[in-house]
Parts: sequence; structure tokens; C-alpha cells
Amino acid sequence: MDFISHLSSNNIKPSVQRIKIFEYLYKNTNHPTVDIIYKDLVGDIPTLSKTTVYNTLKLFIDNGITSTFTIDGNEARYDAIMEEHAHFKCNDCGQLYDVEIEALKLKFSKLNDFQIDNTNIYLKGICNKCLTK
Amino acid sequence: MDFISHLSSNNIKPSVQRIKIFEYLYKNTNHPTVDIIYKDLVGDIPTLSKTTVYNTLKLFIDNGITSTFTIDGNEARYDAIMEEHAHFKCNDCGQLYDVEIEALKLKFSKLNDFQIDNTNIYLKGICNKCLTK
DNA sequence: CACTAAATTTGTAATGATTACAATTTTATA
DNA sequence: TATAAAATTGTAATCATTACAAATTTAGTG
Ligand SMILES: [Mn+2]
Ligand SMILES: [Mn+2]
Ligand SMILES: [Zn+2]
Ligand SMILES: [Zn+2]
Repeated sequence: MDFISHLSSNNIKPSVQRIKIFEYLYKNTNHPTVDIIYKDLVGDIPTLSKTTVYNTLKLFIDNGITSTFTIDGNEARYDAIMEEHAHFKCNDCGQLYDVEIEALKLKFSKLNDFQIDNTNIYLKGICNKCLTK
Repeated sequence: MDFISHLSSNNIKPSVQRIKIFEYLYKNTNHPTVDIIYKDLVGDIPTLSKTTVYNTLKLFIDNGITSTFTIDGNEARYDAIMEEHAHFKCNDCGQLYDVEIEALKLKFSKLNDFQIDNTNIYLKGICNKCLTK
């Protein structure tokens, strides 16, 4: 994965901050918050500002290389995976799982004549690890 | 719908505020925010405090007679409908629609051995009214 | 290499929803 | 009525996010 050309080909000028933030998001698939991203990167880029993290993530989203979602109305979480997928949060250990939606044949008969641009699904419960212990 | 006995049978002492707030939620199916509820009721109950609205809704949720969800990480919205259903938000007119999920046979093969307690679905796009105009 | 304009980054202040908490009021109980 | 418990209220604190202006970096021109 060449981060610089990935940014460039999506009309994002590849500054140091942008490269590092995207790289971080690409390698850390645990849906970090702004605060987590900032705290993990400020060692690398000592002048980094949290505002830059906010601005940069907004830029990524506007240019379609990052997605965002919110669980339970708390902090926004970010994801470099752009394929539509659901999320599962374990109420016991707090772990956030990616869930592929193979049967997105969701029938919403009421929405026959609606244009659906975006499907957002998240599930809550107990994960397999927590169930077996 | 007898609101007083509905509250009582769910272990909620029916104060004036609680009755009015639940009645409001039951009759206004447009998923109001705390602010909307407060502004609409303060005429009726001039001493009403926004904190009471927050406290009361939390009580309703804890006792299972109200559900809550958040769209786009903004203010929480409240719903007296407890049957599991999805929501559709029109990106044009902003209207929020209830959507019944008839085929909640959603197959999440990855979650075979997970316990799913809660399914949260919301969709975004353009509603039929906005499409035809 | 200067010089200048545009783009990016940064720090601080403002906003807005939600929560904490202590004081006041209302309700239940003896 | 007297007292304790429960509910309500108002204010202050918290915390994520945004606004904004200053500072820095980058790009373009001669
Ligand atoms: Mn994900
Ligand atoms: Mn609803
Ligand atoms: Zn777990
Ligand atoms: Zn519409």
C-alpha cells in the first residue's frame, strides 16, 4: 500500500500529517477515536494538533477514503475500510468487531420507492469469547 | 392508552412530569430530541426543568418503555415504540421515517456463536416525496 | 536564490449536548 | 402534624467538536 499515491489519486495533497494519519488508520483496524489517533501519533509528530486530526479526517471522509460512525452517541470512530460492513460491540469486553453483511438483501418494502444511499448497521450483545468464559 | 397505568405497571411512579413526557412521546412519533420535548412541554408545565426531561427519559429507557438512538452523532432521539425497527433519514428534507424490518433474518455468519441482544439499523438517502419533486 | 501568494497546520476560544450535584419541593408514612 | 424518602429543579462542570485567527510551510515566479 503506497499511502502517498493513494492520497494523491484521491485529490489529497500528501503532507506529513496526512500520510501519517492515513497510515495509522490503515494499519489500526480497531476503529480509533480522534483522541486515540492523536495520542498515538503525537510522539511521531511532536507539533501535531488535535485540530489537524479533526480536519484531516474530515478531508478523508469528504474525499471518500475514510468512513466514520458512532456507537451509542459517544465519540466518532474512524475506519479506513470503505466497503459497506456492520459493526458488533460486545457489552462485556467492549471489543468492536467488523461484520461483513453477506445478505444485504434486507427487504424494506416500505422503501421501495426510496433511494437508499447509505446503510448503517451496528449490533450489540456478547461476543463468543466472553460467552465461553 | 392509559398512560398512568402503563407507567405504574412498569415500576415508574406516575408524577405529572412523567405522565406528560410519556404522553408527548407516545403521541409525537417524530423522534423528538430532549430540546424539542422540553420546549413543547414547558408551556404546559412552567416549572419543568430540562434536567427532568433527561432524567425521566433515562428512567423510561432503563424500565423498557422508551428507546433511543442517535443519527450522525448528534443529539439523541427518543421513541415510545419498543418494537425493533429501522430508521430512514432523508438527506434532502431531513424527515425521519420508521421502517419495519420484515426480514430481520440478517445472516451474519461471522456471528454464529455471538449473542446478539440489540440490532440498530439506520439508512440514509432520498425519500420518495423528494425524489418525485 | 529571494519574494509573494496560497495552502496547511496550529492553538485557543466558543459551542452545545449531556451529566454531576446540591438545594428545593413534593409525596409518602407514621 | 412531623419526618423521611422521592422527585424535581437550577447551576456548574464535563467533554467532544467546531470556529477562527495567527503562524508555519509549500508552491510558483522571476
Ligand atoms: Mn469497521
Ligand atoms: Mn422509530
Ligand atoms: Zn466480549
Ligand atoms: Zn425527503
